[in-house]
Amino acid sequence: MHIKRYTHQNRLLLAVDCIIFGFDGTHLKLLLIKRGFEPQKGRWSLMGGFVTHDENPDHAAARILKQLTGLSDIYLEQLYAFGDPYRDPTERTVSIACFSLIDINKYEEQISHEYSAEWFPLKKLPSVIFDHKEMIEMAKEKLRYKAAFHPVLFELLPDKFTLPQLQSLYEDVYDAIIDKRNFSRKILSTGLVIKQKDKEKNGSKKGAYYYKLDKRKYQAKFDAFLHLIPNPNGLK
Amino acid sequence: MHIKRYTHQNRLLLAVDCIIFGFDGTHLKLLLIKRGFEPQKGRWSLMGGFVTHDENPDHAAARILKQLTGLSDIYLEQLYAFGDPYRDPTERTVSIACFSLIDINKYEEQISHEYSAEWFPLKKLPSVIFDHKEMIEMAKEKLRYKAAFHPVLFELLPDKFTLPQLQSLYEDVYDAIIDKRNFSRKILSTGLVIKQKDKEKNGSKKGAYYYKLDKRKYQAKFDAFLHLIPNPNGLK
DNA sequence: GATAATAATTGTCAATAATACAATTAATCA
DNA sequence: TGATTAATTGTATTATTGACAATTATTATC
Repeated sequence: MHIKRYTHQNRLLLAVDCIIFGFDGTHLKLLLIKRGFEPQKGRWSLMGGFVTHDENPDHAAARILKQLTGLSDIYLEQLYAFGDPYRDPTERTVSIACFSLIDINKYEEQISHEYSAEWFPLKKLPSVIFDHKEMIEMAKEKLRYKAAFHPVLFELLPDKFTLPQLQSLYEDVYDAIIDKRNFSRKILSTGLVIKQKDKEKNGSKKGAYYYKLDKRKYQAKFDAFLHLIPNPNGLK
Repeated sequence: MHIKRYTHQNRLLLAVDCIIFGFDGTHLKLLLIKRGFEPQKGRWSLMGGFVTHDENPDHAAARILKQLTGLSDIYLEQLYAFGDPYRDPTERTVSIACFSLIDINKYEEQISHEYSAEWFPLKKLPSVIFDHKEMIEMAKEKLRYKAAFHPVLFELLPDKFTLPQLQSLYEDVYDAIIDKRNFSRKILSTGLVIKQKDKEKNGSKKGAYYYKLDKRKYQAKFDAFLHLIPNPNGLK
């Protein structure tokens, strides 16, 4: 006899929720949506959705991200499966929190309007549904952890960026002031960025040279340990 | 009208599979069981089980670990949710791989016999069912990553251990030869270990002093970056 | 009881990386 | 032309890492 199903087991809903980070040049932000259905309709929420029968959780997260932002090939990473029995009062739902980093300039505002999506600075987040606050906290921590050793923050920047912009990003992520000289030395020593001939002229009178990410080296060095932030926890 | 369930959504089975590491003094090992039910009955497998209606995935993993080893308060960490639609041919099942580290001397052999469990050195693993090979590979990588910065490998050792034992463990995990002098300097400088008055006398004529983990400092420093292995990827 | 054998313990020096700190430069505006 | 603003660049000090070998404690052997 061939067994077709596991009997006497509990089936449940599996969802993914996306913690979507963006950087506006000054502050790290999170993209939240206004929930369009019950329960908790009208409250702020992470963008999420259910895992369907023909996709794995990573695919589901990518699909949902595309739904909201119009973007494909986004940096996406599984964070943690949240599954307290009553986290969603409607029905038992386990949700895999995924964190993603996007270039805030590229996403399609049009689409995100349909979801009443808004960017919130991390320090001014509204109250969110269910255990989404916990998910966000974990994602922040993970980002700080990851960015200390891997050049993942470049995912948040446009194709062309300046060193002061990059530094602002690091300073905002770590809530710290970083020495300009030491920072640029460290970044340049990674060999990850290529200096451009043109300058960005809005921020200052002198203007700052643009840089581009060397995508070849980025791929190659992503998993190496760059020690971009020597002691992330010691900072304040 | 109050909505009681999410309609038109696909419900599925959620499982956890445990990658259980142990250290026998020489080699890092994995605890596998002989699968007791169809499909793939009789083949080697990670210890796993379904997440029940009244527990979250972490609880499920702890429960399953206790089932097999008799141990509570084990180091456990979610790794990744494996969810390709046909990974289990019987029925759609998403499985959260969890990795755990236990003191190989403490687990209860009695209980594990019921599951026909056996310890396998990482380099001599048998073929395993489904995507368990992939889970194991990811767990190995995660362990190497984590242990490079956090003193997590102590979870694998008995209460009393010697520096040469500790070094063997690191050498096996990183498949590398580490300089004794530099290693002990680094370990002692963390302040995590307390020298005992007695010696272990089996391994050598001179005998090696026992050390114990300073659990207070271990708790406090676990999340700090200790740089125990300066450049884990550069090793060979 | 002296000697050989085994593995643990300990120290130094050179190279590298991290940190602290300030003067110069390029462009704009008054 | 001079003042202002922010970008760019350099050096000295300290801490950490990495390479390398001699000494010590004990047991086994002659």
